[in-house]
Amino acid sequence: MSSIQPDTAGPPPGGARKTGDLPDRLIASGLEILAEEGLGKLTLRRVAARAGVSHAAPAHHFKGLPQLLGCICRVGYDNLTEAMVTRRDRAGLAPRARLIAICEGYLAFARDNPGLVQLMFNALPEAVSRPEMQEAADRAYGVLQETCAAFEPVGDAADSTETMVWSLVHGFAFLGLGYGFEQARRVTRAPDFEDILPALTVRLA
Amino acid sequence: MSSIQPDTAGPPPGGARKTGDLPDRLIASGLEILAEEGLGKLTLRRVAARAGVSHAAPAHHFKGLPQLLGCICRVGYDNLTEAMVTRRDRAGLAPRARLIAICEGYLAFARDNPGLVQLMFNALPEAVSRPEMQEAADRAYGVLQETCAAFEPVGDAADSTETMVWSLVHGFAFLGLGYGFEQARRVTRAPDFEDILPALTVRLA
DNA sequence: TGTACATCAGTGAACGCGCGTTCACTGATGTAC
DNA sequence: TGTACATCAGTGAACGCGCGTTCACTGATGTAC
Repeated sequence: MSSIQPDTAGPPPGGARKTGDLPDRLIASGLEILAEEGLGKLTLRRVAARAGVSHAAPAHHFKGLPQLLGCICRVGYDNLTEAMVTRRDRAGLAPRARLIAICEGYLAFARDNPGLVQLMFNALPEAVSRPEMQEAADRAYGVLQETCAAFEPVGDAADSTETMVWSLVHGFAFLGLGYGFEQARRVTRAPDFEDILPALTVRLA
Repeated sequence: MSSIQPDTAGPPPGGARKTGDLPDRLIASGLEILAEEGLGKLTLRRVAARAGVSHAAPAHHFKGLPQLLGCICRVGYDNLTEAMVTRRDRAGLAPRARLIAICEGYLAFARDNPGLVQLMFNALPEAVSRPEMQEAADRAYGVLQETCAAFEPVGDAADSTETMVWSLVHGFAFLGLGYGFEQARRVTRAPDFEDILPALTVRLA
């Protein structure tokens, strides 16, 4: 949260920050809006206002709203990758422990960033500029692929393990975020991933 | 599609249709917009225009946009229930065959109604009037619960089978709808549910 | 060291858009007598 | 059978809202000479 170097110190004394940091501040403002107000409030004008600039200022840095959203998603995918990799690297060498670790990383990320996940996964494709986020999304999916590579396919398709794991984990996260049949579920406690872990019947290749 | 009684014949000759059918026509128009143009184009004004009335007319039948959306969702849940029940009843008596049948029903419904599913499951809760759809959602989830009741829990929680099945199927449908890591997946063919079926390792109770 | 100029990230006003909602109205339908 | 009235589902105009975008501008910064 806090460091010895305060974040609010302004530009570094000696360093002439040529380009300014408004793009980063706009992205940070967008992430804050997603966290505090939700996807429905994520507009160019509100992002600019939260960053403390006029609503015309972002046009000097982003081609339009879709490109800004794309950059926000890029940060989201990078954070998702980090959440998975951090846990995986702590999990030791056993393939199954590593697989469960990235699942938990994804679930933690979804739990902690519901608005951002909604933008990344549910927003209309035309509303988000895809090129900005593609590499970051590749890296995140790459973590899943690598971790699943130690297992043999559960079906005919080469990517069936990934598909199964991703389906299970995303669907579970989706339940945890309160979508779907929320009203109809008579849950006495939050669903627990341990309860559906037996579904991960993947075998080592 | 067509029947001997044409749909366009207007009110039945002898029957004084007291209440009129505009509410139903508005709901039908909303479903058409979802199917043809997507969730982003589902507005009160467009629904009214497609139904052939002024945009002030719906106010005589719906409290506001959220209530209309709630009624559209109710129809969606009813259709989802029908898709699952039809296949389940054709599947015979074996519990596992019945379970797979409702999964296939859900997947077919999601594939055929992507815009509607997005409204039902992904739209912001405050944008949809929940009371209108709750009973229909209860019925749909009830089908899942009944069908899972033949199996023993896969984890500690009593609802763990439902949670596992629903997570897997919804996550898989989500992939099929082209969300998530679509750009990063190097799929040579559409994902096939058969490939992840081995994950359904539920045992009879 | 000083001057003229170019660059560029901001401002603030204005634009048009589609949105949900409101409101006085109208004309058809049903009903009481 | 005829008349007066109430009901109600529509119309069309108007409202205010927030949105993304555009545009002339300004003031600071960097650079060439």
